[in-house]
Amino acid sequence: MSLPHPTTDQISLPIVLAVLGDPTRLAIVRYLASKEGVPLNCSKFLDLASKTNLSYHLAKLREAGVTRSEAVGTSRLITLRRDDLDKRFPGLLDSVIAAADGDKALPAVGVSEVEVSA
Amino acid sequence: MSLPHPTTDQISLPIVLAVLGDPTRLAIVRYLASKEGVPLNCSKFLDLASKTNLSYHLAKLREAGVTRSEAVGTSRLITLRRDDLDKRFPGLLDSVIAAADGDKALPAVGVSEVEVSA
DNA sequence: TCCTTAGTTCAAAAGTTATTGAACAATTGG
DNA sequence: CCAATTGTTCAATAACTTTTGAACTAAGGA
Repeated sequence: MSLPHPTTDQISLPIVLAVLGDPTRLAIVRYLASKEGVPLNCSKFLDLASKTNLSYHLAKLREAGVTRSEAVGTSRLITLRRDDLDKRFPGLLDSVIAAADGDKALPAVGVSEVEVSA
Repeated sequence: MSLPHPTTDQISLPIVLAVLGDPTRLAIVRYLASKEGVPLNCSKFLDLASKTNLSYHLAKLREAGVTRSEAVGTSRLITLRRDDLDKRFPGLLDSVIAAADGDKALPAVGVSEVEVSA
């Protein structure tokens, strides 16, 4: 349960592109980007895939260097590795997210929102 | 032998990303981008894959809307659909190509160059 | 016409990725 | 301690993707 992440310079372009080429993973990344800075746990993505399947896709994102997963209690807190991606591939993440937002064939990002604020 | 191409607005982001996520296809696109405006025939890519395999990868690129293939005599002239890609996904192609150029793990673009000028 | 060149198609094999359910940890609240 | 919550792992299967060689088509030149 070591949750290995590649270092910044180990991040590979073809792997990142292939990983983002899956609609489920692209949706996860878009959602993370829309909540930037807020670490999310896996349950936020349960409308995108089954629990088991999510585990698989989140591992792919982590192994590709797109996300970071931190174990906190019984949860995994997931964040976008924006700094690392921007350093390694300037502009790439932004143009992918903008492209996704502009692609009418993709479902709108931002799942059902209920913030616990009390 | 109709060589179908998607229209600009049929180009799908996940499909483009998945198609560019293959190292052989990424190399083809980089080479096309380095020769922008010059239509190339398939033989230019024979150092990247076998003839049959190239046919497969070039079809994938065409079907995704990344390239255009025109039949001219016994050749196919291949061009990058830069205008369409830029229109549909602004900045994406440029950041992918820049990212590829900056990825030391990828082979340098630009295969053996001998221009027939006489 | 015959030959070469350029590329495609087909079917098979190999390899990879995605999806599933059942069983398993680990943490936390009662 | 017990139960619930959160997520992982495993093995199986399904579904794709890539690669290959042999056979093919189509155009162009001698």
